[in-house]
Amino acid sequence: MKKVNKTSRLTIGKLSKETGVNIETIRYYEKIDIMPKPGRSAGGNRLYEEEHVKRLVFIRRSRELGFSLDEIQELLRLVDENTFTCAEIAALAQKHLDDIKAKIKDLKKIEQHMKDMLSQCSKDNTPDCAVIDVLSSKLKT
Amino acid sequence: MKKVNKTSRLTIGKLSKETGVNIETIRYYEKIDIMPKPGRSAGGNRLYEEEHVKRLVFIRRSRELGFSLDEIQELLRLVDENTFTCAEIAALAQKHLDDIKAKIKDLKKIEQHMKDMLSQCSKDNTPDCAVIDVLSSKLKT
DNA sequence: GCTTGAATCTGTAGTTACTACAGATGGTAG
DNA sequence: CTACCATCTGTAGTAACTACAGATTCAAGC
Repeated sequence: MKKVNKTSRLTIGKLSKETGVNIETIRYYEKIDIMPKPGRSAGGNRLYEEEHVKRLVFIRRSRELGFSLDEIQELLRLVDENTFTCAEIAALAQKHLDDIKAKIKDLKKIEQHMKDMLSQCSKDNTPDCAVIDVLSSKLKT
Repeated sequence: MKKVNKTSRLTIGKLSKETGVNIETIRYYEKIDIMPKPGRSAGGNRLYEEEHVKRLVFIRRSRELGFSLDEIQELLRLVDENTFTCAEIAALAQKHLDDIKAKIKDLKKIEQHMKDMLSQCSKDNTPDCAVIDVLSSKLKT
């Protein structure tokens, strides 16, 4: 009779492969208490359960959406306590969206600025460059 | 006869006010060798010349355009050696512009994702939220 | 000349989210 | 039992600053 692993415990390497989160990062998340401490083997190696996989995927997805670890901690706290409302979560998400919009706006301004400067460049081999002139305030920006 | 300050030497506080760069940041730039070491008063306080003002403004403007300090160091090196060509500078600027465009693209993808999630939220007081569902992979993203 | 308070000095540590080791064990296939 | 890979802990590095603490220096007023 084969022994069945009902709760399928994973080593950190397996968890890493399963979630796409690198090993050092997983240990880092444990250290900053965003991932719960897993059980250990007799020799001291970490052994993860299905709940760890779920949580790590949640974190990875949140990171992909640009949430900071602090924001993720807050989201997880609300979920863990099971006391969240959609209004509450949506407010956090909306704030994050506003931040992203602001960043895009900033970058677009810079983009336009860079384009303007570059359009004034001859791009030839002369030691005379509109970009340098702007940065040196020889021209108004 | 009044003694005229031909070279108008500034304390770090004055330089800071003139350029809008904070005092600690000026000292930091000196430490990482992006700003040249200024002269000192008898007692040891930094005294800056007009050239320092120009260079610090150059750095500030470059930073405002999102150039990294490494990139700025490279720009300054070319300018200092006075061996740059417009083609060379324009290439650096173009690369930076490409980076910015890529960042904008990433952020727009995230923005859309966030908007999609939020549009599915009821935003009411129920403990049921589309944002959490997506992050928990209860729904496909 | 002396005092006082603001400015400046140096040096170190903290921030964010990881990554990259070094040197020591653990686990496992043959 | 022996390789050899995986994992362990702990520390340091990354980027670009910011924030102190504790000691000096400077400038103005008397």
